[in-house]
Amino acid sequence: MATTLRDIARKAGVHPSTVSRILHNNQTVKISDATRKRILAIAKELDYQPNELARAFRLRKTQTIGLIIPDISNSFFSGISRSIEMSSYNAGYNLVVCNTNENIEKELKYVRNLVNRGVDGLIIATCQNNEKHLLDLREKKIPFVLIDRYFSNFKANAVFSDNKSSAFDAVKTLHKLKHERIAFLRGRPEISTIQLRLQGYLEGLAACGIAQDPELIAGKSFTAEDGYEATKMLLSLASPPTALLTSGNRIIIGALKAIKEFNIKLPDELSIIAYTDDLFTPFLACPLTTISHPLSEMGQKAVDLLLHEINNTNDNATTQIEVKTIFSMRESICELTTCRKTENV
Amino acid sequence: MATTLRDIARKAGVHPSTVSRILHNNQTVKISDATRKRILAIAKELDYQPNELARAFRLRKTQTIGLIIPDISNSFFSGISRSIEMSSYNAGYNLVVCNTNENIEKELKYVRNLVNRGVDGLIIATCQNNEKHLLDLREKKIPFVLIDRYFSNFKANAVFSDNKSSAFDAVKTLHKLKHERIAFLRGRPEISTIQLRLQGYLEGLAACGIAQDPELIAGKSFTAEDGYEATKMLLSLASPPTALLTSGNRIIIGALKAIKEFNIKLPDELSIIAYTDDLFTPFLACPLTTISHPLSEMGQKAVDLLLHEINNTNDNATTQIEVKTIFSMRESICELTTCRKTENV
DNA sequence: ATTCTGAGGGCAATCGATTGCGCCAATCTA
DNA sequence: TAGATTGGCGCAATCGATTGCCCTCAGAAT
Repeated sequence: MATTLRDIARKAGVHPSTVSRILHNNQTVKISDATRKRILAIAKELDYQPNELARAFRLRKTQTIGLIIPDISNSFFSGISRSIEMSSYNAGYNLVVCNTNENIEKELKYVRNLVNRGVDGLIIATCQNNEKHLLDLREKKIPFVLIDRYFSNFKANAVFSDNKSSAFDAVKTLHKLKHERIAFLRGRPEISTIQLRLQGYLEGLAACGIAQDPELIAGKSFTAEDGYEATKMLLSLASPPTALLTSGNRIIIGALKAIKEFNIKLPDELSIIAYTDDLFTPFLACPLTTISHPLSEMGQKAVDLLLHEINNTNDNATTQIEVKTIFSMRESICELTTCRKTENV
Repeated sequence: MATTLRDIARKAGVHPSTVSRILHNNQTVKISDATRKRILAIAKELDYQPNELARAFRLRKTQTIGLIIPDISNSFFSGISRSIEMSSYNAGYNLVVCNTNENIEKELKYVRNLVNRGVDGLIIATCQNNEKHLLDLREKKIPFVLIDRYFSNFKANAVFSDNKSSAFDAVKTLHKLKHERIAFLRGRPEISTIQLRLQGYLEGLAACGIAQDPELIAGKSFTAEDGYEATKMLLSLASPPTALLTSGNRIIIGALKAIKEFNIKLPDELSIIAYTDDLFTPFLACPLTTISHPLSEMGQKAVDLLLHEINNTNDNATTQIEVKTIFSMRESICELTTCRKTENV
């Protein structure tokens, strides 16, 4: 059995409360220096390790943060998680990681589970559809921060990126290169991130005087398979797109597979701007022009926000932080006329 | 405040113990069906959620697994973590994820921390150097499973891959293509995984009648930077390697950067076999011939082992599971003579 | 009529740490 | 010198759930 406060107290001939006060440097009650030193010595001798479970139970504070994300194996989330874990660790918190696989039922279960386990706060990349659980958290006064995705009809602490303007800029960039048939491979339409990118995309088209074409908006999930299927569909259109904006680390992988199968040359026959955070992009057959995220900044800011709320429970203000995506120009986009020429060679 | 057993008991006019027995279907004491139904109804009405913290404290069982890995943002570990989390969830366990950044001090701290928090078991990708903490775990009878890395002088539950034979085979494959100057970009030498791969590499050379050249064994950490520096060094040798075996998802990224800078053509001027689990490898400028891991299988088996030990605390046997890596032939290796010819064009 | 049995459920200790309150003795103040 | 203060520490309740043991009462057995 591990040493407890009682063991130390017994050995020292004092009361456990005294030991507790000494070990946690509680100043509300005075303890003589002699006793203090004696207790500390005994604690060290017995290699006392506080039972954090008992503490947590008593104090109603677990020093634990719950992280709910769709998929830790997606480099966007694993990058953010890494940063969140580091920041949490530095602040003395542990991190419980939960994958929802974009399944709202699982998300709800996880939230309840984590609440029952008494996490001090939650960071959530919600799969949307439903914000009841968040209202519930608020009612229970359990701090939480949304990351990447949020609800427009529901103000909460949140960290996300400049989805709309980055998509808008991407379209403009492509239009400057003379592209007009620009497809958007979006991912899950329910996600706020995606809706904003779609908005940026549409407004971009409008700003460039390009008519919308619903056929060019494709995809319904974030999987590589969906990216693959959607790209095949796009490339099979009577009038296929000359440029592609893809949204999601896995989607572009599926898209590349389809492009390879169709034997389409990048960027000559198709320009691509991809939202992705994978590190391999510079070394691809056609190095991708990408929009990536400041993952470590996002994670850190999320933890900062959460800790602030944990430590200032009375402060009901919410903060929304928008971080800037990083546009990396590489070789996967080129001017349309050039492309056509190449095509004719 | 959340509803407690007491609340239900009070409302039903019974003792909390009765409620507890009903809710957890404890059969050691008989409860009338009428009471049972009444209590269940009240529990539902009050939306009773057990305080898992209190349960954990009382039962000395947290339904939590600790996962200690070097870096969740490395796709090898994020893939395994994903699988571990899913298996844990299915078994009713939560997962606390900890990144050590290959720092043994941090690993020690984390182990102690998780033990103090009462995790039911641990899965550890140790950064090696030291196994004292594992002996300590064993003494405290806390179940744990090593993953990817283990200690040869210390039998424990472990899941790892066929490092030695895969490296051996890689060398043979390269030798069949007439390569004799085969470099090994290893990563952290302390890691058992690396030592085994090195052994396989050396035995492969021996089997092929190739003399060892210490110059061709490079690298000292798993970072992209180290991969970059080590590759530059290799490429600057008086007699540079004609083939490269890289070990680690990040290392190959650095290597590719160096190769690009040196303007070396793959595979003509350099053949590469890379240990990597990244999904982009098929789409690279030169699609990489890779050795990858069955991540999901590894995670699942680790959890299975751990749960077995958790549920059979008296069973002191340990199990070592070796999984097979996946060799994917792509375009980054070619016959040396061909290469030389290409070089002369 | 008395004893026995088992169904049904209450009692209270326990897990380990924390903390408001109270107590005693020594020292200080007036 | 009596009263006040304070340093130093103990007491016991508490957090919520669990569980071994005990109690009661009705019906069965003798």
